[in-house]
Amino acid sequence: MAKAFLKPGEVSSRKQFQEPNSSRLLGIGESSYDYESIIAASMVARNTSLPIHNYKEALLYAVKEYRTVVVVGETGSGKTTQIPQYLLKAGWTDHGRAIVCTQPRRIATTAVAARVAEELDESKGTLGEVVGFAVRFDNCWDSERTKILYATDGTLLRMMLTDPLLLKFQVVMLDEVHERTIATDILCGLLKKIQRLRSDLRVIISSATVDAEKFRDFFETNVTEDCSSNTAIILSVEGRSFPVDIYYTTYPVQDYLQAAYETTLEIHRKQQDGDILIFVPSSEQVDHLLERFQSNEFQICSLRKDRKRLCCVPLYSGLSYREQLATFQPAPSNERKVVVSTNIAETSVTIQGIVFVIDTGFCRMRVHSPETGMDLLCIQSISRASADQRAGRAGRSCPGKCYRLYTEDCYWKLLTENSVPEICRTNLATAILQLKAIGIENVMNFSFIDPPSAKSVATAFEVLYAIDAITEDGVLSDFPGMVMADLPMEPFLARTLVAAKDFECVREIITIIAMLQVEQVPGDSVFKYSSSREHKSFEAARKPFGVAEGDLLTLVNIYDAFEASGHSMRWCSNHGIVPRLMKKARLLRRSIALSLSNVMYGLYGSAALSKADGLLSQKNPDPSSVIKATLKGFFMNSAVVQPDGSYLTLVGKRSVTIHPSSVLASRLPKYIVYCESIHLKRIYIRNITVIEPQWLIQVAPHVFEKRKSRIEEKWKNLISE
DNA sequence: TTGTGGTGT
Repeated sequence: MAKAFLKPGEVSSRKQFQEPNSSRLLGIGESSYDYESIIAASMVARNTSLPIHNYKEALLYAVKEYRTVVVVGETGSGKTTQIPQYLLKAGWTDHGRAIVCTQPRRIATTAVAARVAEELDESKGTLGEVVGFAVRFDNCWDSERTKILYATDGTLLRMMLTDPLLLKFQVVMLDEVHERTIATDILCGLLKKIQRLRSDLRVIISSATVDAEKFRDFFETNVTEDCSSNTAIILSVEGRSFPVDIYYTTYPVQDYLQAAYETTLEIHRKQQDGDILIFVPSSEQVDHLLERFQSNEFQICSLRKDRKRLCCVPLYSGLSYREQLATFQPAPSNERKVVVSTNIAETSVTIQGIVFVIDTGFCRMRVHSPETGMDLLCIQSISRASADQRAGRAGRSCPGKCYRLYTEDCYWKLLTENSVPEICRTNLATAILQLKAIGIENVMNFSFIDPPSAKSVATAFEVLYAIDAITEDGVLSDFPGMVMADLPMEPFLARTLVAAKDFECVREIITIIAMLQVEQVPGDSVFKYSSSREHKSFEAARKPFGVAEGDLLTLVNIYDAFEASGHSMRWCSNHGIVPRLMKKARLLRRSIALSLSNVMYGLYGSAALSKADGLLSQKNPDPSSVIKATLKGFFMNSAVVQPDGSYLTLVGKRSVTIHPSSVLASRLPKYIVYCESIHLKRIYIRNITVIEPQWLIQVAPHVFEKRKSRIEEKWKNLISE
């Protein structure tokens, strides 16, 4: 152990942390965005002397002379807000093409757009005119008038389905590229390809320091020794963050939660004022640590002469918006705020006033295993880049301190330099379907910054073939493949929706998809409950809606009852249902219906709207047709019950267990199909429906009639070519 | 018989 537990007033006999070798200037990626209220406050106190201003001329020169500019910028340099404005004023949009700047998250996209619209010109400051944004469900731009468009990376990728050369744009700026989201990675590869066809296009990559050379080399097309022909260049912009002293433990820590607890107490006892941010891997551990602080409240405040208390708040995505807001409110003057957070505080939100960071060195990560086709959620070591990002959270408003609950040796020898990019650890079916729809036939030859493994590409091919998206030759099918690529959902759900038309249950399937997407968010269930302790009330609330067919039709029942109540708030509260999520489901239903009218019926404008309304009103009372449509997408997830109450999947022969939250958990029907699996202590399956085994052959003869091995052989050859 | 790092179309 690094050190013994400190009793109140006791002086530690052993120094827990090594003094830092040197102060390091650490930046926080500009990814740091705030919740809207915080942004509003920061806009009032806006500092006009942003570091980027000193680089304006250099930047404009670089963009003129080089086709790709990699801008390395520390926190608060202002690159996200200023660079598009410089380009606008320098005339880069004068020939009718706009500037687009991507962000990995919706909230940052809209907030930055609002800010730039205001900064640009007060008279023209209306959002949606010169400056606009494009995120799912919220388009606020005008193709004629908008010159600066902020968009999520996923949205720009979608735009490429209709505009593969991005002819609407003169300059494409990818921001926060170091986060390596799957959409940003694919955009990099596509932009490199477009640059070969469009010499006028300019690409700006905004990245953290560590990756700059990698991105420059990726985009550089000059193969000669003559540097004057280079096409890519790095521009470094200083940051505006404060130095953060890093402390490491002297010995490896065995129990990082215990160590985090003790370190907090030590900071509270010895250090000056300033809030503390603690990074732990899971929401469960956030709650665990909070309980610890709360149960020792009295002991903690007696650590200090002024009896200052700790004000401990949790932060993770499963909390409601209201609960999250508490994190951003300043603590009373007689309290020190301690935020116990998951990874969400690393990039997604910024909390003002943090002076101390405690980093356990771990995070929870979703990893897709191509061997089993399962997702694993496992706790693993963070990367050095991640550790630096966490430390940077302490230097936002004044010099700070970061306590790493691992040794310096561990930091350098055990942590990897960068985290594994999303594209190398997730299910690739969606990404490959999109690439093919954009016109990238040979995915193995696609220029990835970090290519995914051949095995995971092969798995994605198998999956896409099984659901008819691609042919035996690996070519995207016009129908249903192209239609599925156009639908904004996972391929299995898209296949189900396409099938729903044949089974005449479009309305029910749209409802199921909307409800599944709403429930997918961790912590979001349409039934009010926040912990396992409240599970009984959850069960009781759901009981009136449950049906023997399973969870999917139960979801339809809940939604239909909500509709029948006239979307009544009172109805929701009477049934223990969260109105916010039902509203979200309602919005999603309309959006899905509209996509379907566009994609399947080729309708736009008011014709699409009335078609969508029609799709949402045609009821089909036959449950089996709904289940057959679902099976068309999810037949790979069919399973048969075992004597011990577990299930064996028919494809792949894996052992899975019905998650206790399913309405079928105690019924154990013989044959089932599930929509979701998650590998926790066991492999749990959720959103389950009872099936008749003969439906499988009816729905997927190509898989259940043993033709599969020949196809697999063919792909092996395709991929090894 | 129990629970989820964070995103996105």
